[in-house]
Amino acid sequence: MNRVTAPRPQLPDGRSTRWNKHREERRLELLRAVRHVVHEEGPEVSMDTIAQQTGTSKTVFYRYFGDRNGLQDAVGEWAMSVIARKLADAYRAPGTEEDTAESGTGPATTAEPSRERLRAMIRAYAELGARSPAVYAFAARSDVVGPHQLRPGSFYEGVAELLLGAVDLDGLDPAGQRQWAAGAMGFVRGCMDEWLAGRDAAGGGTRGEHEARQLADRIAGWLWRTRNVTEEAHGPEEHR
Amino acid sequence: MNRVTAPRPQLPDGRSTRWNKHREERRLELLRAVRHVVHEEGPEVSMDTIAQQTGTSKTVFYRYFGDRNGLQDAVGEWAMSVIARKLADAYRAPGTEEDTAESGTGPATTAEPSRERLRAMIRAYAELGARSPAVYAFAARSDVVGPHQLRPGSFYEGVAELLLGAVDLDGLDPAGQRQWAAGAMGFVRGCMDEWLAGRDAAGGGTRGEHEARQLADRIAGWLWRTRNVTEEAHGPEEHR
DNA sequence: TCACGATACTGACAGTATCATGTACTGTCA
DNA sequence: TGACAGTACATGATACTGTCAGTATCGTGA
Repeated sequence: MNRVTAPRPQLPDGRSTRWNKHREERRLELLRAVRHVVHEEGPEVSMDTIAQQTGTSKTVFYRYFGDRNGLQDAVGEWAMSVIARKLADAYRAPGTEEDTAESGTGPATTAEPSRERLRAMIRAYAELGARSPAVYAFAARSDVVGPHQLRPGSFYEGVAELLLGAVDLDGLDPAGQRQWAAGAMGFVRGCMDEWLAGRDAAGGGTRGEHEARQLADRIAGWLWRTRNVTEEAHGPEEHR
Repeated sequence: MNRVTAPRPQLPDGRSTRWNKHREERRLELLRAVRHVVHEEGPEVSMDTIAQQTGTSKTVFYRYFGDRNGLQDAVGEWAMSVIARKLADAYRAPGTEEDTAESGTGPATTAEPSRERLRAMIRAYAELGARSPAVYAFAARSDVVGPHQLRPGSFYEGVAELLLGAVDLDGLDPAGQRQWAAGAMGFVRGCMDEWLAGRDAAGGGTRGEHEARQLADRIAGWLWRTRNVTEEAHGPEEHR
């Protein structure tokens, strides 16, 4: 309908607008560079070091990201986009993952797309962490504390939201759904951190990625069991 | 015969040892004061403010705790001790919790002490967070990052270890047990953070504690389901 | 008119060094 | 036995260093 630009009183100055696409490109470029630097230097790099290693100056980063937290959040959004992409794949092809290897045994009902998506997400998450612990830590580490509480970093919140959308949690009130998502996110986080902390002696690289996958599947299995029963329905016949 | 004090080359100098008990008392006193200040000022108080509000000077804290992290860890250990105490109660009296209300009905085997302990721990944890989010955040927030990875703070590690001891996880390899504990800890953490972040409008205080209890029970229920099946044994009879 | 890059600055904060003070203990000498 | 000098340690205060996030300013260039 209204594709007119009329309601905008001052028409955009070409001297201003010409930067718009450039800005976007530049931003991505910076982000890429930051990821590289963080990967090399660890998640605690100072802004000065980032600027220096990038070959540019600190002001640029502050102009583009406002804040150190803004930068971390930006990297976090990138990470989320990676996860979201894999998730989208899982939406598209419910049981086509290459390595399931047990798909032949059970009945067709085992395919459970929701479960498949949960697993895909956690796999993506774990691969991310395995590939570059530093970048993962950098992105995840924007745990700004408010005046009194400790807010989860926006990365975690974002992933939790993805989770909320991906796994179907019918039979749970909305608050419960949010809690479950946050908890599941925390579970994954906890496992990842423990796993990352525990592999100093072990060689990283490809072998790490395989292990990450196993870890992810295990986590997904655990979390899946969590879900799918309504609430207090486990009843007395649980044992034998 | 030999009432000589000879065997001790240098007998402990009273001028040194006389401080030992004083130091301990003082440490506890400082810790108490810190908890109070943190409760008032939030988890991000500067060391200067802590010293000032405590009526003493910064150097004292550095002498006693070495580090800001040391201080946070100390508060964390205090918090852990609170949890551990409740856990010990649960060990002692398996089904004697005041509100279970179903203890009379079933056979003794329904009491599942492991599950009871899990619940007791999570309740203690949640109560802690509900009572003073700031102190909780302060204690939990000692997330030192190593050179590259992000280690979970020692508070979380400690609670995970408690969890590992409290819940029986037979049928899981040791690595898996550690992962599960870390994950469960993370689950609780995630839920707590979400819950704390989401109650700005809601009044705190006693009502908060009741809600905290409900939350804890819910979490315990979820986590319990996670456990107790060996690995891939969830099988077909899961439903009805 | 806007982005860019550089330099230099501010302010906050963790952590340290130093000093003067107080006090219970120890060994020695009267 | 008691007084006294000296010791070992905690205390609190002040002032310092170093690091780092964030800002202000300037000249350049399209």
